[in-house]
Amino acid sequence: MSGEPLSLHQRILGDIGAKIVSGAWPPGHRIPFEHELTEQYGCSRMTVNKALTQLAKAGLIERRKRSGSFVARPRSQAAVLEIHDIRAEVEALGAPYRYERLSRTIRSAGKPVDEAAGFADATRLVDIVCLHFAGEAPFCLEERLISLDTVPEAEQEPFETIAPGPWLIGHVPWSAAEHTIRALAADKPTAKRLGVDAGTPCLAVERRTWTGGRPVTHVRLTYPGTSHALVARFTPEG
Amino acid sequence: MSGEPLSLHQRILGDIGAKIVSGAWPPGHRIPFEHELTEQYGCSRMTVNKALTQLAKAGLIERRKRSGSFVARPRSQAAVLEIHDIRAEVEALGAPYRYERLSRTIRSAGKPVDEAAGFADATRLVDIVCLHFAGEAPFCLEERLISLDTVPEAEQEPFETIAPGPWLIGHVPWSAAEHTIRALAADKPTAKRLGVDAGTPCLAVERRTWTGGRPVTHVRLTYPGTSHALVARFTPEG
DNA sequence: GCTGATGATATGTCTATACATAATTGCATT
DNA sequence: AATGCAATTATGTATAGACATATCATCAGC
Repeated sequence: MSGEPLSLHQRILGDIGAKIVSGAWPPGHRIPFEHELTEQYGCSRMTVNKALTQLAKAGLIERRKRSGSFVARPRSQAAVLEIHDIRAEVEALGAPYRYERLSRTIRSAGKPVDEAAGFADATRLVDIVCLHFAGEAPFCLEERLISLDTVPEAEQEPFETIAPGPWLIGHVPWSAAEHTIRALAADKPTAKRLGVDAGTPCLAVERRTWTGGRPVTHVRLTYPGTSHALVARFTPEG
Repeated sequence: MSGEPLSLHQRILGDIGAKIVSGAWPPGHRIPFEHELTEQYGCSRMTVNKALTQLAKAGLIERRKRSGSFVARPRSQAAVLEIHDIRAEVEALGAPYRYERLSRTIRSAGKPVDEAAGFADATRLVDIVCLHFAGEAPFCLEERLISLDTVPEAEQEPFETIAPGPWLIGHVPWSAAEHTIRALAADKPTAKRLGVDAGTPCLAVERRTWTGGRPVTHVRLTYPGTSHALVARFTPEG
C-alpha cells in the first residue's frame, strides 16, 4: 500500500499492537521484557521503551514495575468524536450557509437552567438564540449562554453577523469540554423555529466548555429530524 | 491540590500547554526552539523533545523542520466518547440487568440493509435481535449482524444467555470501529418491543467493527425516549 | 531576473549509560 | 510461623552525543 519508511519504534509498536488486536496475545499475557525486545530488535532500551510507553498511553498494555508489561483487558470502547464547525458542516453538504440571530439578552444568572448548565457560580450571562440554515431550511437551532465573568468581551459583541461559536473560538481558547448527546421530541417553540411538527425527534448536542476551571459557555444545538448524524471513529493506534 | 511530583518533561508539557490554552501564545505563535527550552529548563534535548512530541500528537502544536514548532490553529473540536457495556450501564443506574434474545437466524447476505451495514462482500451472516432490560423496563433494543466469514465460531453460539456484545469482545478483538449516532422516531415494531408509542424519539447508535480490514459486526442500539444520553469529554492533555 | 548548488539549521531518531523508584523474592531474625 | 530487612529486577526518567532528513536562505552562474 503506502510505502513510508517506518521508524524502528513505530515498527515495534505496530508489531506488538498487531499481536494484541489479532488476539495472539490475549488479555493478561505478559509482553517480553524491555531487555528481551532490545535483543530481539537489536536496538537500545530507549527505543523499545518509547514504543511500550505509547502502547500504555493508548490503553493497550498495562505496565507494572518489577513484574513486566501485560496486555490490558478491553475496557469500555472509546471513540474520537469530532464536532465540526456548523458552517463547515453545512458547506460540506454542498448547501449555502446562512446564520440568523433570533435574540440576544444580557441577564443575571439564577434560572434553574443556569445551574444545570454549570453556571451555578456565574453572576452575569449573555443569552443567545440563533439559527443556522442550510439553503432555505433550518439546519440547527442554537441556544447559548456565555459567562460574562469569564468572557467580559462578549458584552460588546452583538452576534448579528458572526455566530457565537466561531467568535468564542477566536477569543477564548477552552481547556476542557463536555458533550452530551440525546434524542428528544421538539417542543412547540423549537418545532416552530426549526420548521417541523411538534414532537419530531431531534438530535440534541449539549456542549459545556471551561478554561482553567472557569465555565465559558453552555450551548445546546438541536438538529431536526433524522437528517443529522454524528460519526465517531476509533482505531487503537490512531 | 494533588501534590504528585511531576516529571520534568510533564512540567514542560504543562507549561507550554498552559500558555497555549490560556491564549498567551496565540495560534501561529512560534514556540521556543528545543535548544532554547533546553537552556531554559537546564535539561537535555531529549527531555524537551519528549514534551514537544506529545504536544504535537495531541494536536496543540505543529512541528516543521528547519522552521520550528508553532501553536496549531484550533481545528474541529474532538472529544473522546466512551461507549460502555450495556450491562455496566444498567447496573450503574442501580437497576437489575436482564437480557432476552428475541430471534437468531443464519442467512446469506444480500439484503439492501447488509450493504449499508458494510457487509457487501460478506456471504453468510448471523442476524440477532435482542432486548436489554433495566428492571422491568426495556432499556435498549439491539439488532445485530455478525459476519460468519470473519467469525465462523458465531454459528455455534445460540446467544441465549450471553449477549452478542460481550461474546464478541471475548472472541474477536476488533481493530477499528465506527459509531454513528442519530435521533429517530420509533417505528411500529420497534416501539412495541421497547414498550413505547410509535413515533417516540429514540437515540440510535450504530456501531461497525473491523478486524484487520475485515468486517466483524454491525449493530444498531436503539434507546427509547430521552432517558439515555451519551457523554463525551475532552481535555487537550487527556 | 531566474535557476540551481551549497550550507545552515531545527527537528527526527537512535545509542549507551546512569540513577531513581516500586515491587517482589528470599533470607534471617525474632 | 511471623516479621522485617536486603537483594533483585523491571520500569521511569534523564543525559550527552551522534547521524539522518527536511527545508530555508544565500550566493554563484546562466
